[in-house]
Amino acid sequence: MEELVENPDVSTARDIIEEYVARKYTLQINGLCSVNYQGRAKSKLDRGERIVIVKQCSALLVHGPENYQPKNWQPEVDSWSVEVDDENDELVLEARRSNPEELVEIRFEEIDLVTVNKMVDKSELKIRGHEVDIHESIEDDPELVEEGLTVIERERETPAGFIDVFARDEDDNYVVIEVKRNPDYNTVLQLQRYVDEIEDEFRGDIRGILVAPKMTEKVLAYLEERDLEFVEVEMEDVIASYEAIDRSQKGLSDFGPEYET
Amino acid sequence: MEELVENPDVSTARDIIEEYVARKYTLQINGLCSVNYQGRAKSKLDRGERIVIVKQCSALLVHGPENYQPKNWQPEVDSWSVEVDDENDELVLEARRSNPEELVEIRFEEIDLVTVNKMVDKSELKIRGHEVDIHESIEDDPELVEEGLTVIERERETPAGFIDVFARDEDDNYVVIEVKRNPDYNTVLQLQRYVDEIEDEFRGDIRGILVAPKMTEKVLAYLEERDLEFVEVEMEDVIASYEAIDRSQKGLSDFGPEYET
DNA sequence: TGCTTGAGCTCGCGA
DNA sequence: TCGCGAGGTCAAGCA
Repeated sequence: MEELVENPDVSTARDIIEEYVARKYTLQINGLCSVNYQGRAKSKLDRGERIVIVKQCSALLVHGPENYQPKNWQPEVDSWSVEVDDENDELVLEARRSNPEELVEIRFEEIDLVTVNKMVDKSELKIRGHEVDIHESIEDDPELVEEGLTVIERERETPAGFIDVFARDEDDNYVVIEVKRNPDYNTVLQLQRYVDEIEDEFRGDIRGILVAPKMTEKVLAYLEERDLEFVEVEMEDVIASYEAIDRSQKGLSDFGPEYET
Repeated sequence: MEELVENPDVSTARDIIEEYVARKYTLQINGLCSVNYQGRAKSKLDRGERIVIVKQCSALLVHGPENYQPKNWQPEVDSWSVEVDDENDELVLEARRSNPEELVEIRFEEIDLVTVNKMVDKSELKIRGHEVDIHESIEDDPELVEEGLTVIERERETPAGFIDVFARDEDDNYVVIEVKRNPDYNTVLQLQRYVDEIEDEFRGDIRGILVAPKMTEKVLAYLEERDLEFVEVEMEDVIASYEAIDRSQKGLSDFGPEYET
């Protein structure tokens, strides 16, 4: 840890922050501050105790004691300004960016703690359960959707867009499959458009199946009104299928059994 | 600040975290850790230096040195577990929640800093520039959209949903106004449905206007294909209008001139 | 509690 | 650089 200073006065804090901000260090500043933001919108946050974090990629976070999300932030800061407002004995930290043109101004009245840290984290987050993982699981194991299903093509292009999975069922009917983690009315309309396109192309009735890990009553009704079908996939099955692929491909999964709970 | 301990051993850290977690304190833990998540999806994050924050509402954040967003998180934690894994000399922090059923497990190999803090922040974020602010600005000053416009009704109910603003233009034509901060194709279809409804109701041609602070070429073309119109509003005008309302209502705006930059 | 919708959405991918 | 879609979206409002 490069620096750890408790209760610095504003000019000491200024020197530390000035030295390390915009230089690939992680700063944490605990203190009493107010925050103004102007850009795509405009916000004002009166004084309160907050945790301010400046990350090594120049992301800025202002967290209050409550809530998951920060009170104010700046995902990418282009230019910093660290000044002491002598009149009010305040430390003023400004984070600007262009595109969009935005400014976050933080005024510290008191600072409890400043830490500066060169953090090393080379690990990448490995995550499974995205929509594309469902696609691949279906391609690898079509019975996740239905017995006797054969995948013809993935990402098949039509004038209405790309069909997630194009398949045939055991009676040789064409099947259009749309995969969504969070299906809504729009998903239904999208699937409808794909089915219409394929019916035009093949001149016959085509089945349309929405595959998702969850579904609401209303969207289901909307779907069935259009003679489209719903198949629920368990996310666990998708992940299990995916891990099987991983193991067969690499010999060892990133999500091996040691991770089971 | 209740506690500030540098480089504690795992059992010291365990005692501190155990004492304050789930008790409306804000904890910050800097250290070398790995994180597993399982729930709606499944993720694995190998060892790296991270900042872990537990907020007073029991939100959990795991931040790496890069990126605006946390590597792992839990917006609301129902139950905590703080254990020492003697075999590996690791501190294991588990955060569970139900609905959805999810678990974040953090394993600390080294801990650089633990702070515990009872943070006080009674200030609410005052923010302007939401979609509803655009509605209200138009109601207060219809000329933001068009000269001679008169607002008839806000949030007018139709079978297709609520119309943001229903108005008449200077030639006494009815005008349906749909407001969106980030308009897309869907917005156009929505506006189309409203216009269709109103045309049924009033048996005549009705103008439909999409009001937004920005627009893309494709959505604009899609809009004009349907004989619908687009009016760009400057977010600054909306905010200025809103501040005028504030001042007239309260005598003093939360976003007064002292905040202008 | 579930459902719907907006967000200073953010982020990544592709053109 | 812009546009488009997904997100462990989150969070607020309403039924």
